[in-house]
Amino acid sequence: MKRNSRLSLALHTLSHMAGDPGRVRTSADIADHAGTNPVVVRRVLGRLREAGLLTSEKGHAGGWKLTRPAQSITLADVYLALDEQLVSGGDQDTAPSRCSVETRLQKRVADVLEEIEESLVQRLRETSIADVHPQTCSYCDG
Amino acid sequence: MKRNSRLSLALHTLSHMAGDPGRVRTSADIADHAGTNPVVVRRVLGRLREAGLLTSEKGHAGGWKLTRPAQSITLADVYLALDEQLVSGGDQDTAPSRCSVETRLQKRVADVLEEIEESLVQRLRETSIADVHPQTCSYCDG
DNA sequence: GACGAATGCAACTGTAATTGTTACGTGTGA
DNA sequence: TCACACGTAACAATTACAGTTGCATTCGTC
Repeated sequence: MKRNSRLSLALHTLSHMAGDPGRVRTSADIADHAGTNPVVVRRVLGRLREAGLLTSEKGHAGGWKLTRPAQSITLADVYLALDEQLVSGGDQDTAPSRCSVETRLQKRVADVLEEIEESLVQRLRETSIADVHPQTCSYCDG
Repeated sequence: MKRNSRLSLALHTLSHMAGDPGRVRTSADIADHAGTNPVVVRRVLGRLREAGLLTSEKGHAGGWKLTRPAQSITLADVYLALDEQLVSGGDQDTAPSRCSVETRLQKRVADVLEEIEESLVQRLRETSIADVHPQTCSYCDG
């Protein structure tokens, strides 16, 4: 997989779940479909579980499924659950500079980015994971 | 320096230049003030030169200076010159997936990100590097 | 013309973040 | 009791980037 693939993996998986909410999927199944590793799947979906979007069951017939209707889960929910930063915070955690120009710049840029991040979340909120699922889907129907 | 520091370094340097446009600065001076390395400075400023924002002169009394009034150089100019991606393109260069859900998702997310990137550039265009420079500046005045 | 100062550029190292992988513990249902 | 699936820790592999060194080139001055 490529960089910053957590969000992709999460959205991909949840969208499939939206297509057949009753079905319980194992991390091995999901990993196989997504072309990655079961442990990676558990890592990513684990964060979504912490956010209350999924449940996982151990043991026989265990696996993952949605906790609530797919229509109520937006791309923003997933994005926020993963703590992703598609709007990169540029230089964060830099020690406060003694250079006034640097300080002013950082503040100005940070303000803009915060605004933009807000806009992004707003836009992501407009789409649910169910909206992305097509009428027929070989993975969900098969 | 920290991650994604090219933009910081570029903006920082140009803003100082805005405070004293006539002064020619060497990469060693700039690196010293920014707490980095002359070669790194040349790498970053080189891209700004390609974009026509700066000129560099070799040899004795050589160095870097602005090519046009600081008021006409916006944060967006610098951002675009560096090809930075503060709005990260998430998973790019992924082979076209055979999974229709994946394809639809990628498109939807890419559309949103493109829109957000556009907004970001618009906002950056509202501030020039001269706007960030304070009345007095120890680095420029000294 | 020789020398010093500055950029231009290529190659390498160091480091941090992320993904992939292996291994093992834990809980669950047949 | 046993197979199955998650939970988690530890480690390897990969990638991206800043930092560093070295050398060629160019320009002004002596």
